[in-house]
Amino acid sequence: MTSSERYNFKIIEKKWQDKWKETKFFSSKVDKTKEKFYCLEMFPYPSGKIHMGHVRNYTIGDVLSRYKSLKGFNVMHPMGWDAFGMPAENAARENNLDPKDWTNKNISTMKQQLKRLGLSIDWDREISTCSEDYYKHQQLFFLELFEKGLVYRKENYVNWDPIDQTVLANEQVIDGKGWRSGAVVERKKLNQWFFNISKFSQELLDGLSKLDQWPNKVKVMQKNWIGKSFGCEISFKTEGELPVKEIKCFTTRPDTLFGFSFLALSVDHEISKYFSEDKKFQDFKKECSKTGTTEEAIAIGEKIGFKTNLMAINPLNPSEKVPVFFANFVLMDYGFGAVFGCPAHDQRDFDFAKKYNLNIKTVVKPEDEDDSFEVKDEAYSGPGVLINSQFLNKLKVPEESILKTINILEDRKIGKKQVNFRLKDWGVSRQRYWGCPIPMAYDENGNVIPIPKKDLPVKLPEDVDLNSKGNPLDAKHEWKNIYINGKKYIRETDTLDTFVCSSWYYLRFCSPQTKEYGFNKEDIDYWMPVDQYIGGVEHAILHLLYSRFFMKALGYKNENFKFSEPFEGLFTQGMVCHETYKDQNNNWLSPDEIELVDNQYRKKNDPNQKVKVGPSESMSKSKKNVIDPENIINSYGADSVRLFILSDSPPEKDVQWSEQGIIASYKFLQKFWILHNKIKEKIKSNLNIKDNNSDLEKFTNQMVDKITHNLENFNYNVIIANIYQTYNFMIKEIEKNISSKLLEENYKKILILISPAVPHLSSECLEDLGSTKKVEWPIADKTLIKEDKVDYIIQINGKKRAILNENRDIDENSLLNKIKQNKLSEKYLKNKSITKIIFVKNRLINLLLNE
RNA sequence: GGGCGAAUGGCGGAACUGGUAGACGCGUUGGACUCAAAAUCCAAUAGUAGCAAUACUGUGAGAGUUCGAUUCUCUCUUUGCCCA
Repeated sequence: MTSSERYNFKIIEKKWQDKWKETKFFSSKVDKTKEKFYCLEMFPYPSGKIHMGHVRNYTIGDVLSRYKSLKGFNVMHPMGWDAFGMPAENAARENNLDPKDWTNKNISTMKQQLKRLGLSIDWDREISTCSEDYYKHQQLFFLELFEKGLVYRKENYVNWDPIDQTVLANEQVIDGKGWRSGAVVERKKLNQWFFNISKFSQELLDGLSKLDQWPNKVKVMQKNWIGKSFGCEISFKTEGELPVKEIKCFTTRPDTLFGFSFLALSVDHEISKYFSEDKKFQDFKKECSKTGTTEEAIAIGEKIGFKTNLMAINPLNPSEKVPVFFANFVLMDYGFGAVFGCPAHDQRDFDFAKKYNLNIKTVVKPEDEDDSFEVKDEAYSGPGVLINSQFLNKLKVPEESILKTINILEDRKIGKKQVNFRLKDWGVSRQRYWGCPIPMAYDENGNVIPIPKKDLPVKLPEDVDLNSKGNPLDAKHEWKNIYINGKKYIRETDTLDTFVCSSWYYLRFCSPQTKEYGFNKEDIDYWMPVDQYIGGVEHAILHLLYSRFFMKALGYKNENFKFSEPFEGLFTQGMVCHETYKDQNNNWLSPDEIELVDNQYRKKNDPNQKVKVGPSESMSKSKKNVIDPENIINSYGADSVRLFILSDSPPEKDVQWSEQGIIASYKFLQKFWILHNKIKEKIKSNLNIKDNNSDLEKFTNQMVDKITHNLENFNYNVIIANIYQTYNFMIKEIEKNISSKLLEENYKKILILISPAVPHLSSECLEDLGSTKKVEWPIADKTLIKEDKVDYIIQINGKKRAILNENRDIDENSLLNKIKQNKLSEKYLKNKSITKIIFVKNRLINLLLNE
């Protein structure tokens, strides 16, 4: 390309992408002589095309990978596909396709799109979770965990969609209805496979404190999710016609025991067996199943109860007897499926007591109230002091009250201190086709056996009828019915939650081709843990917690596995947003359906139709505020997109997509190319002058220092500002006489500095200068960074009055003399005496005057 | 309701461990080039007063610590996210 031509990104970007591919520029190998850096971004679901969120995520990771690699690290930067999941099954059903074909077509489209972004990905390590090569190892892990007792089967309540005949995850239940069918979701009992994640509750909690390169926000979310609470197990004696003498409850608020006014049981509590013949109870139970299982559904939903004729005795006050209810807000998997109700200090209990006319006794008062304080319209759950509680009175809530009460209950052998975790075991069964088959089978009596390891993988059958009700695998009889050792069995037809696939994929990247096992010990010992993981904060809990669990599960009873945390560093990037538009009838409009006429957005082809501009929101198809990266890359090129997506906001915050912004980035690259050609000409001119105190050298070193610092701290938006500053400096600097050698040396450093952000342009410019040797990240010469002159801030009585440019390292008295010689003194110091001087070396002097 | 953040020009944002607030970009305004427009280039751009030098005000509001606070402490307001 000659200098007169415009920068043609179409040719140049293709040229470099081809070159990187041919030379396997980004392929990574174990090399124990070099320090490794494993950079990983959350792998995408192959939904069809990449979106701006991907562009941002992968650009951030790419900048980091390229930088680390220039710094001399042995970088692994792989990419793969989270390829199992519902959308494929739905799309396949709607279009009469095979989910596999649909998925693989999307993968190849998206792979091409990612390549066009110029990402430094080692494509030799590509994996796809829906391929047998991947999921066969997952099935083996499943069997290993089963052998170690970390996998079990139990009956559990699930959100059941009665129309789609399938289980829904909590997030698929919207306003109590199935997200796809719109049917009212029911609670249904189903036999499900579980991973015993709660076994590691304490470890998962403790591990958080060591993750010092994780955002605090995510750690707090995980901590709350694990939800460790101290409480007390209390046995209540009961009286009544049933053969029940005692009911165990778990509570975190034993201190409110004197406010006890009812005892509530889950409908699945063992006592319910005495009501199996009771028609009214069965009706009640059915009614309860209409409430979902999420904590929120229970909190919002109406509280209903079924009164038994049992009475429970308050262990601290045996003369007090209260009724026992079954209630819909008590779940069997919390505590013992039984809670004691203290209406005055728990809103849920309060609502229930109001409805059934139960006693509401106040036992906690806020600090500033007197003992006659009474709870009236709502429960009081804040801090305060215990009242109406006999020997517990005056204890401070909660600091003293809870532990003291537990001690008393333990002394009297009524209760026992207990730790409870909110984290529940992970249900991994899904009644769907497009997932990893669970390698288990049942004999005719329903006894479980694992599929023999030699028979793995259990392959997903092809040509299934996706339109059958429920799980298509259930209807696939020739697949389902099998013989093991001559005996007849039926396969498990549930498949694994796709979160299982993403819980160990980072290990697979270390040994993507290893046949015999999911990974190779030598490989993971070198590459793991992931040094930097980058993705959206929406995975703060589930995916990141499951992955942490998986590491602990693999290491459990296994001395060969030494890792306990998968991701050393975590970075969560913000979303890409865009303004939203609506026409006069409140229909969403996409950005290319509108145009700007006289400062007013109007609908295209309908100039009378004014467009209402809404707030900027994260891009979503439903709001039509989506910008397709492919179109943008076609019009402006990958480097422009990268430059813009990095420039406008700090990476951890949301960024607003803007048409003007991307155009500005594009223009900048054009300008830079012109600058490059000017510099090249100047270098060629072979000007040989003595130039030993050059501004250029100083500036370059300052920039090396700044950009390195900003890269290390994820201040990627500031790096772009630094690049602009560099341009602004260079375009003026080259008007001066500079020795060609000095210019070449420094300009090459600058090109390396900008390369993580705009790799194609930078590579082209370097090559254009005839640079052939391997480039390395420059190191700032600290002695050159320092300016000889420093701007000193002159403050009088704390107010800035002037700036003096004087020699570096000047002492207090010399600076004071300079001030006295300056006209400043005439104005501010005349007839006044200095009472105090504050002098900060190389920064400022503050003179306090006697007024 | 609880937890964790955030608040800086017209807009997105910068400011190292308390030390020049507004880097850099967008937008806007003026100018150059052009028959004209686009593109490009140059200049200005926190507010108020002033021809100007300059002065005063200014980082959500109010207090505090300090010679000095966008930065630290407390109270409040608004807002975002997560949990309920």
